[in-house]
Amino acid sequence: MEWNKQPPQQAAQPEELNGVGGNLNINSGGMFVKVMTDEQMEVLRKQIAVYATICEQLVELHKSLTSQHDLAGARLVNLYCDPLVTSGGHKITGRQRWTPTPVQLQILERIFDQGNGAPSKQKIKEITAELCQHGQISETNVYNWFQNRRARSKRKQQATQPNNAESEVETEVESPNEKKTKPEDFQPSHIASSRAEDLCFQNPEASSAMHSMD
Amino acid sequence: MEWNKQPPQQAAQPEELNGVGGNLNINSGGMFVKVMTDEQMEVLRKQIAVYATICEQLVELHKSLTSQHDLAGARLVNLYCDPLVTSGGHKITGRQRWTPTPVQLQILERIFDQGNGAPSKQKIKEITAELCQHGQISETNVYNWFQNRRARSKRKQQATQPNNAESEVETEVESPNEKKTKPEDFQPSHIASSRAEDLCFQNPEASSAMHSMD
DNA sequence: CTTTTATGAATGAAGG
DNA sequence: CCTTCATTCATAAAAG
Repeated sequence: MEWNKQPPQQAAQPEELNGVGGNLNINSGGMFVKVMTDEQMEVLRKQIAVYATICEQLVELHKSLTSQHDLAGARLVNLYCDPLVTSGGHKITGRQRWTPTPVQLQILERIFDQGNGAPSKQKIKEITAELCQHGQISETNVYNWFQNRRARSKRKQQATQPNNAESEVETEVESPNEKKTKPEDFQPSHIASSRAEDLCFQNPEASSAMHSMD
Repeated sequence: MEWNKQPPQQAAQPEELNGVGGNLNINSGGMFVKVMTDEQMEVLRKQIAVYATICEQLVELHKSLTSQHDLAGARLVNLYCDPLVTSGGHKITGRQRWTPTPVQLQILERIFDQGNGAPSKQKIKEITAELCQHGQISETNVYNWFQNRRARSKRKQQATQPNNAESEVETEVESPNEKKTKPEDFQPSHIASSRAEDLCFQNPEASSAMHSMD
């Protein structure tokens, strides 16, 4: 997950930076590097996910239409396991997530237990400011933490008292929620069907494409 | 809604930065951002290109195999959207809320980016109609999606803009605020068709994918 | 190292 | 529109 260890001596050449859309940035060492925001990263991931899905479905389609063993299908599907892996085995999108330090956690728990169940934005700012002294943290982290904490707490409570009061439907995990949108059964996925027809490319050499990936 | 004025994404804890931390940089606003070198960018581009190629070729393969028949019996399994494969629990109930398929998402994103920020009722109907060819969907879904998308976008903007460029960074090239550089630049179309041939993937991590095959 | 669990984050939908 | 909630997804941490 450290695809980006950055050797100080191999600074990228400025003129090469104009190719793909990354933001140009200068770090403390004065080197030029590309910067990708999380939003961009996210869109990129989705983009790739689209490809991955199309590949998967095409493979499935292919499988369903031919009895003979699939050539590169399995590989294609598995490839998505980590499409953003570089040659060094480093993930480009190592989505790192905040992990509260014990101290931060303690403080958060304390605040949560204080009964102030409604963390206003102002409150969150204060909390963040305090926690920031004990490690990297953002307001979003705090917000999410309380959000999750509350939900989890609620859930536990429900799990503890399932048979207590009401006498209503406890067989399932709440399924007859028709108030959503439309009677929605299962996800039909003939996704690649019509789109696939629009595409027009050349020879089926998927396997070669795969092999070139070594 | 000021709670979301935060770094683009949560940065790793200081102690984590040494071990597995990504290549984090601090820009003028004190935000943590991911940094990409040219080499990494190149690898990424190649990977996407390979994906594009694979898709193309699979489509072609599919076409050549189904030129006689129609798409009858093309009941694909949408792996990506299958929520029943989560590690934690095992729900037998169908999904309760709509989840856009990658293809749907792509279309939605495109429409969103086209600037038509105001999805009229009529427009929504059209969009719904189109997306319906790619999976279950309702107008409410589309409406909600745009609603959420807009809000989310706005929040991110606010979270990004507030970075004040005061200290350091004396060069002109810097424009962290203008993060509108869209990964759409990675858009498959041309990349794949022209360069895909000479792409050579040095991805040893394929081994991890192979494991699941053997 | 592989599998499981705990939990931070993303997101569709509802409410105001 | 903005905020909140519920559910799901992904991954760091723990267990085996």
